[in-house]
Amino acid sequence: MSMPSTFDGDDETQHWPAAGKRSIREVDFFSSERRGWPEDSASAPPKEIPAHEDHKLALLSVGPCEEGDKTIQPSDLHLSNTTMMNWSLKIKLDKLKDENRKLRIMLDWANQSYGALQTQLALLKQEEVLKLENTASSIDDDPRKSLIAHSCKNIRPASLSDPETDRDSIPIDKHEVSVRRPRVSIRARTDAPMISDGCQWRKYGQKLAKGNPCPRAYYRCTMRAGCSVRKQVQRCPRDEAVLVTTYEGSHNHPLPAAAAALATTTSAAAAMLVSSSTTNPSSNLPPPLFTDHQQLGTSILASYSYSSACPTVTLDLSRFPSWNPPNTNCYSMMLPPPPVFNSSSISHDLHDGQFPGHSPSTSSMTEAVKAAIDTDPSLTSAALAMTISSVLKANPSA
DNA sequence: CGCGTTTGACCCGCGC
DNA sequence: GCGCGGGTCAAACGCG
Repeated sequence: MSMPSTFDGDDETQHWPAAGKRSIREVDFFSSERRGWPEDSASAPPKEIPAHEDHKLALLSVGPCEEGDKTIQPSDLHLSNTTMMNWSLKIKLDKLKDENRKLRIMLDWANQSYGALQTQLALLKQEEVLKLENTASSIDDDPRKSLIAHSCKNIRPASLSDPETDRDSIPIDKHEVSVRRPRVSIRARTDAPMISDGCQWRKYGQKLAKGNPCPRAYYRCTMRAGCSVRKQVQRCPRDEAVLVTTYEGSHNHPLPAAAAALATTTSAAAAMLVSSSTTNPSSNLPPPLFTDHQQLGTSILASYSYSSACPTVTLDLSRFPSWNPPNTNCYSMMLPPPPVFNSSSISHDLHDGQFPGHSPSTSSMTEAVKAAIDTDPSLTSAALAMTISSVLKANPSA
């Protein structure tokens, strides 16, 4: 990708402030900082216009106007002078319009470049995910390699240790046991007891969680023995029409064809969330609450939350109207979109920067979101692909 | 009879 | 140390 020659070399750093300030530069069109135009720049302000004057386009003003150091009174003006002045002002206005147009072009170019970079980032993420999936599937047959891969790729919670493998496992760094594995949570409006995600699940427990009259069901993936993926299904206590499905763990088997085919869509959605959270690195604020995934032809409320030492990426699909997926489930939506950062944990934990293994910094949240996606590509692919795809199919214009 | 679900007991981490 | 609550286990049960 090449830059316009105007921005090459030092000029670029001089006239393009840090990424976080570009919008300010754009808005502050008449700022006095604009003194730094390059001499050879085609978009530089005309030299005959005093630098302080080009802001004062009070063209409709009938009061005294200044030109240089001389104040011209209305009584001094003859018709010819008025004509000359109008003509001069018109030239100035035209030049400013031209300048404005060039700046718009520059801005458009910057926006396009930014969009292209975002797309590239999403694609790179996608490739990375597929690589990790291939690596994981190639070492599944060797428990020891699998264990090593797990220790490198995932951080396993002690509570989710697989007794089948852990019995023979080599002791791993204790730090890993204390940190919880990232989760992916999906909110969907449905009457069905469970969303169809293309995988086979076996229920192994049910429990009444405190503060929620609806029981929480625990499922384990049964597509392959030893698969560590589990999911929790629970109705939202504030709106029982909303089904909250939380996935945790990574599959040790190839995904169902349908889910695998749609994995890229999911990955892209996840990558978009990551990229959206990285666009403002200097901010202390959480990433945007609302991520408009126009490239996917839809709007997905993607968010990140962090509670009980467990980072969670949430995709809120309950905003879609009339979702009727192709399978057995019947989804009927709509309600006011629920708060994304719905728990106090997001404001408390994130602002406190309490992320294990990370120093309290603004990047910890971004890193956590990345970790949630990077460490569990199969999770995001398998668990979300079917769901998101169903939405996209049912709502092509959503 | 095999498989999946139910459900009470148990384990474990965390906060006080 | 204790209590609470989330998560898991496993025996009992139901269904095809």
